[in-house]
Amino acid sequence: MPTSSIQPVTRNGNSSPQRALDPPDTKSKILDAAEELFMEYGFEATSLRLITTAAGVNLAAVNYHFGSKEELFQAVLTRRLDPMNQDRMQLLSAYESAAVGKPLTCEKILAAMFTPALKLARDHEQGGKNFLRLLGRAYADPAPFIREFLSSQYREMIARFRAAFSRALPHIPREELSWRLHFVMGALSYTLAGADMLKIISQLPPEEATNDELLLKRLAPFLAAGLRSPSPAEGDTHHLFQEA
Amino acid sequence: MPTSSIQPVTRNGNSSPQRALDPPDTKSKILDAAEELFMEYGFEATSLRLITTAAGVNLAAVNYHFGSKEELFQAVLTRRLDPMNQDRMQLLSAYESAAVGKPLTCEKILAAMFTPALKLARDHEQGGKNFLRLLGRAYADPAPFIREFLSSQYREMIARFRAAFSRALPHIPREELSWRLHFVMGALSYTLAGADMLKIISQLPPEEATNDELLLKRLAPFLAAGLRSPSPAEGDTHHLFQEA
DNA sequence: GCTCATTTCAAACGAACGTTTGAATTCTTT
DNA sequence: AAAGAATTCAAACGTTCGTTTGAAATGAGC
Repeated sequence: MPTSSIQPVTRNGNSSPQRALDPPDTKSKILDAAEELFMEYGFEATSLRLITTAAGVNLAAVNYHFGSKEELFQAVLTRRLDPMNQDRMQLLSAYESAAVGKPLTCEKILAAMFTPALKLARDHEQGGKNFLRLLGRAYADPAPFIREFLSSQYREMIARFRAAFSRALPHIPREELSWRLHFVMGALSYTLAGADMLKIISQLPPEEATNDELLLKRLAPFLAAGLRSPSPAEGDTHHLFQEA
Repeated sequence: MPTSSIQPVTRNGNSSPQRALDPPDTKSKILDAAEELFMEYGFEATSLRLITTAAGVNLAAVNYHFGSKEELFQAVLTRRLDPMNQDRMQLLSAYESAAVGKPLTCEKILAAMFTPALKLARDHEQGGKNFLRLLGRAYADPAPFIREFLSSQYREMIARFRAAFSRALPHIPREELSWRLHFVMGALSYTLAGADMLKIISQLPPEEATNDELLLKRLAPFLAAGLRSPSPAEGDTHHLFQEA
């Protein structure tokens, strides 16, 4: 029995793409089932017994392969989030190289943020969409270990994109840009997370409401317009809230 | 002992404003403690023992006064959400009356949405802010009973505001407007919920990051610009996502 | 085929959960 | 002061939770 600090090594490095006809190993079966169930019910409401039963593995396998429920959750997030954020930064770098020193447009920067998410939604037919919804919900989860994990996973990517937006929008003060970047992340995560709430609010036909690609194509122009809007420091908006 | 369907009646109607020096009754003490703890840890991770200990009441008091943990959570939300949405709709009606048939500006409509939330954040010094954060997190909670409750609470208000935006933005197709309204709700709820995530992303000084009022004053112009932006049906944006 | 590490398994652990109970206490009404 | 309803209380209910255990099964290396 391994100690909690020593992770057992599987025979095939299962963080790399799955080999041709290899039957999925226990670790992958757990990750797949956990991804779907965490997405469906949230972290606290999803029991290890539910996960292991769905995965067709023994209950003790989670603690053996991942150490604890929290570490399993982090493994579920890392598996797809880390490559996606790497893709985002590489895509941003490619756009910046192609622009040869000229600042990028907001749409281009947003495309660098959204395209890897869309690729994820397309590539893994079912798992990808599940993961995006899980990710969106994790943003709003109050559990400290989730928030700390996400902030560490996102810190580098956020810094890169903040710098890009800063060059694209030189007239926006640094502080105002931080707010707007936060709004962008909020609208994106909420949009990815809230497929069912979306149906309620927008009352759209379901086949439209579940189309993530179409959704993000509508979100990007919306956010770009907000990012480009004149800084409220110039145009005073106090009258909006002090009259009523 | 009352059955679960019969709610006991307190001696003072505690849904109305508290009388002068009345000591807070058990029901209110539970609601206050639950509001803060649900906000801090979420619904699943907050135990009734934690709530009743913080409130200084007996464990069984929750089931006696509210019936169950779920009904307590709904009571926490209803206590402030229902009046807030009523305020929103009344404010929108007042603006529409003052405009004598002319469509309102987006800023005006957004002011009708945000002002009652700001009033809530100011009035009840501590409880108001806690509630707004709790509300923002409830939007993203996967629990079915929470989502159904929120959608029923919001349906009427959303319909009223959709109609107002539709008059303000006649050139935006009905379906596109539904998306944008969803983005507005997403950015708003995420903004209200994510005070701590905000500090991480924006790296602002804490005394700024926790100022809800300043936050919403920056959010409204951002969203108004997005709402007013030309419909993507007119300007094709396919090139943004098909090249990479 | 033997050895030893790795993985799987059924079973149990102690703790914490939401809820219920029935007696004690408090409040209201007469 | 008596009576009855409303509320509070300590204690326990049965269930489920994440985790641990130690033996059984499976794998690889010699």
